[in-house]
Amino acid sequence: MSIIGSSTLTSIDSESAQSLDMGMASSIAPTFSPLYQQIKGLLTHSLQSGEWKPGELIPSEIELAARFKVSQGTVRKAIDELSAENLVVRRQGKGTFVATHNEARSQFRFLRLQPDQGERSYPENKIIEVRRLRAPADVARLLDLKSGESVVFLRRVQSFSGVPTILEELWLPGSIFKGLTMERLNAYKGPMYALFESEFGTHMIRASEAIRAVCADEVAAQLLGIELGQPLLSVERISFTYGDRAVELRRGWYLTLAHHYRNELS
Amino acid sequence: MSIIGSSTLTSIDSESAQSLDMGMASSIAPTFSPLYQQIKGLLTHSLQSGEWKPGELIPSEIELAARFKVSQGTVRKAIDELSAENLVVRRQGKGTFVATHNEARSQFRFLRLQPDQGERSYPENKIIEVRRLRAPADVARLLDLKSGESVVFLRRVQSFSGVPTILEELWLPGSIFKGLTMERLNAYKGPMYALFESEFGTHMIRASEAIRAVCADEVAAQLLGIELGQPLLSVERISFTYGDRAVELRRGWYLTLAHHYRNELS
DNA sequence: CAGTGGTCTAGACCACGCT
DNA sequence: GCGTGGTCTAGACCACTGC
Repeated sequence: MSIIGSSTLTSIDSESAQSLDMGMASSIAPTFSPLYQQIKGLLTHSLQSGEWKPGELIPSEIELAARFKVSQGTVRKAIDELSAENLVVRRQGKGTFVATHNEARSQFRFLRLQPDQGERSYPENKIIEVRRLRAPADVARLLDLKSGESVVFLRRVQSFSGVPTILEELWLPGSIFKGLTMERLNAYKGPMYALFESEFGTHMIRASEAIRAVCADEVAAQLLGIELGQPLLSVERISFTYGDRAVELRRGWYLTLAHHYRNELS
Repeated sequence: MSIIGSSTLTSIDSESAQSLDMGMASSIAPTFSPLYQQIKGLLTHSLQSGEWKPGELIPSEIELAARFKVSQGTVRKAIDELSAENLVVRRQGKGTFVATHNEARSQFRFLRLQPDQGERSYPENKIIEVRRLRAPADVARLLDLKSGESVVFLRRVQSFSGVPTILEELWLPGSIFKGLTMERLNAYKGPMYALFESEFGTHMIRASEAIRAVCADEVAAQLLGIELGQPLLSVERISFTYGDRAVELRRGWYLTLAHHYRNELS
């Protein structure tokens, strides 16, 4: 059964359309999907469209249940999944909020490098370079752009306790990140994703990384203050916003003499 | 309400040592925990004790509900969490099974290295060395052993399409891995964790890795067929079985010329 | 106090896998 | 056909938050 335009819950109807996943009436496969998945899709759509912004309170389970004409339990299951995917945050007694990077809780979600000894801390941030370029072929492909489209290129160095440790190059779609200047970036403390979210309305929800060991080239050696050829952790990341849309390509080189990349396998 | 002492319930497992978790009648700090969490604890205990072994079918939700005198929904929520933690696998129409490493599904759960291009495949495995030693201090500390206790030391090389790519050294508690010989290891195809589970009754449920970039030392260079000083991905892993007991220390050196370590951040 | 999410129940029906 | 897990409902009460 579909929640779209249907009030009665028929049972024989296994041929129901779910018209939200791809947006319009793509139709081809009936592809039955449970009610709570359809609800989840509607909620995701509201997040994606900006109807509810990061940090905001979304309607209560009871209200959503009334709005969609389903039971509270069904809405609950939909929200449970969104919560498991870090799209929303539940707070007992208060409500359910749209996830945001402007929180202590998520400070380290996308920063996996940590000191071998001692407490985790957030590194100082120094922007080296900001430029607008035409997307090289490889960047365009990874960001789903046409080759030659406008992109923002950004280079920065991050330091722990004054020791340069991370060199990063970022490529961002120019159409989204208009007016990104070195001043705005250097003025910002904390995760860059928080800035992207606040200033450019782009909330990152997940990322995929490819990690390798490489030798420091001249640029890296100079900026990190090490010798040419020293081993560095190469981390290539593609980040996605709502709807699995790639909106950032990031290439990092991590100095792992006193730090390591921590990964929990489960 | 607590399921402990609520009634006679069940029979054999009244020994279920979980009673330390809460004290109903005991005044000050009851430390209330939800029913489904208590159920989850009991189920985990059955897994840990070996009452249900990897690959086996556990009792149905209805039977467990009757046994614990709770509703099916409560058992369901407990099992949902175990399923999310990969301790059990649900199969509609068949039942719920104890998770096992002897499955195609979990082949790559603990093998994050994959080719830059082409399909993932499982590497060939060559055991170089197996020895029984007394645990060095650092190993003992990480495995929660006393310094000098018996450990099994193991060195192997894994190759993709004939190209040596992974060098690994493993440290295992001698008390658990008795009779681990090079023959048994070389005879085994597939993940080592499947062998550990089948032959030694030790099922790994999670692991924690620290990743760095290092230079190849003489041993690594020789075994991987590369030059001294070439960059390698250093991966130090501690693996845990039920009850968060550390039972493996693994140090790996990965050649990342045609492969990369893949990590999904979410 | 009212409103929120969190837990628990009982019962119904569905989709699936097997026999 | 039967038993399994999967979905959905309606209603109850609890725990937490803030007014």
